[in-house]
Amino acid sequence: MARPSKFNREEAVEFAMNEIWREGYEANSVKALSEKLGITRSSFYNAFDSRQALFGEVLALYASQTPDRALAEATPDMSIKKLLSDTLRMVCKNSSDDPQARGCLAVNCAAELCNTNDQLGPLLEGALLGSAARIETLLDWAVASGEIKADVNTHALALSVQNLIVGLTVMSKIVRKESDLWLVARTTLQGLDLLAET
Amino acid sequence: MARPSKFNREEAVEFAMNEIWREGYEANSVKALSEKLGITRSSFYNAFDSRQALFGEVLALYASQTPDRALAEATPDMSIKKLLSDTLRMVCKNSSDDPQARGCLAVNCAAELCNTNDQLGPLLEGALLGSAARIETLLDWAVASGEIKADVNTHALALSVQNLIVGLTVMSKIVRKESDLWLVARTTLQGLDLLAET
DNA sequence: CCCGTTATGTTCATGTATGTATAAAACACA
DNA sequence: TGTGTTTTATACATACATGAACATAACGGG
Repeated sequence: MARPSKFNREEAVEFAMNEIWREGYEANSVKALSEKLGITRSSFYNAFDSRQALFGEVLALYASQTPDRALAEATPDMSIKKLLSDTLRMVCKNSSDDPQARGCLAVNCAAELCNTNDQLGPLLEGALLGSAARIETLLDWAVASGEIKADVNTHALALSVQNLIVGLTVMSKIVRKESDLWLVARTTLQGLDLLAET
Repeated sequence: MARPSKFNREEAVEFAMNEIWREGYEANSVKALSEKLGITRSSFYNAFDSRQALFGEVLALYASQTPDRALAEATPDMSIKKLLSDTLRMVCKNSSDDPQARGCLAVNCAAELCNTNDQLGPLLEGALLGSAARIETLLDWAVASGEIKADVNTHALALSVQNLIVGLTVMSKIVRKESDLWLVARTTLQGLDLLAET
């Protein structure tokens, strides 16, 4: 019963994700998004309570398909070096494969919103800090399994890897060759003694 | 002759720099900037031909006082490792000293504008690529002087250092402790064999 | 002391942005 | 075929944003 929606909500979230990914959060007003989606603002507000609420869904969708999702799904028995190397290689590949050179949605929006948006700033902050914490856990597993020497500072290493990823996603906007991006990742990982030869 | 300006142009550029640094480019409309400066839009347009033109001045001012200005002023006889280490330490210190956690104006705006602004995107792109090229020159000097082994790939190393800097400026928005930032810089530099003990 | 010059103030036109309020439309079921 | 429910459409109010046009104000030299 009731009138059917003329647009697909899931597709709309995905579309919004891509637009926000490319142009940022503030550039995508409700009016702009609605027009791009071919719906009225009425329908927008009806489907999503607010622009911030939509962003929450966008971020969740993005997180579910980003290359470092693999880090969240890892288990203690895996080779952590290989996992990190493979993930970084994928980050390089995905970034350079994007003809729009959008970098990472989360990093973009963190840079944009951390200082200005009281709601979304902390949300993005938490996402990036959570990623670093996750990497530290992985490295601790690697120490426990003997893959990494016991005397390394996994906190320092984890932050360095997170920094490498964040840097790469920004650099990918101006360094367009996958080989150059991978050169950065490979060189830095090797320096951190985290590179696994394939 | 002629009516004197009621505001100081230089101070206005510096003020605009700080506002753009904090909130980004698009968030600072001509109206917003004019009101913050206490002048009318008339005066704004009179003093600065356009918002983009003002941004050009802002970027130049920023570049003149950013810590990696030291890299641009270096000479071939200096210790490059020490120069890089000191510069990175300064990046960490400055970033964590900023109570507003604004990161780097150029990186912020590159992330914001590279994909959307046909004028300023390339400008910022050039600034970051120029920095990487500059670092490569420094590393080539270091190879020539024997400070760095001749078999290293200075291109890979330069991009990695640039990536480290870019990453740090973004990470500094969410990692607020100078010790953690320096841990990242120190760990990564050491891995690249570019750390100079002080 | 008038006048050219430049800064500033004011107004106009046009478009964007947000949120709400109210009306109309489209469906399913009784 | 109503009738309730939900989506969609229209309209309204308020504020922001840009850029140009025109008028006014303040200065110093002739």
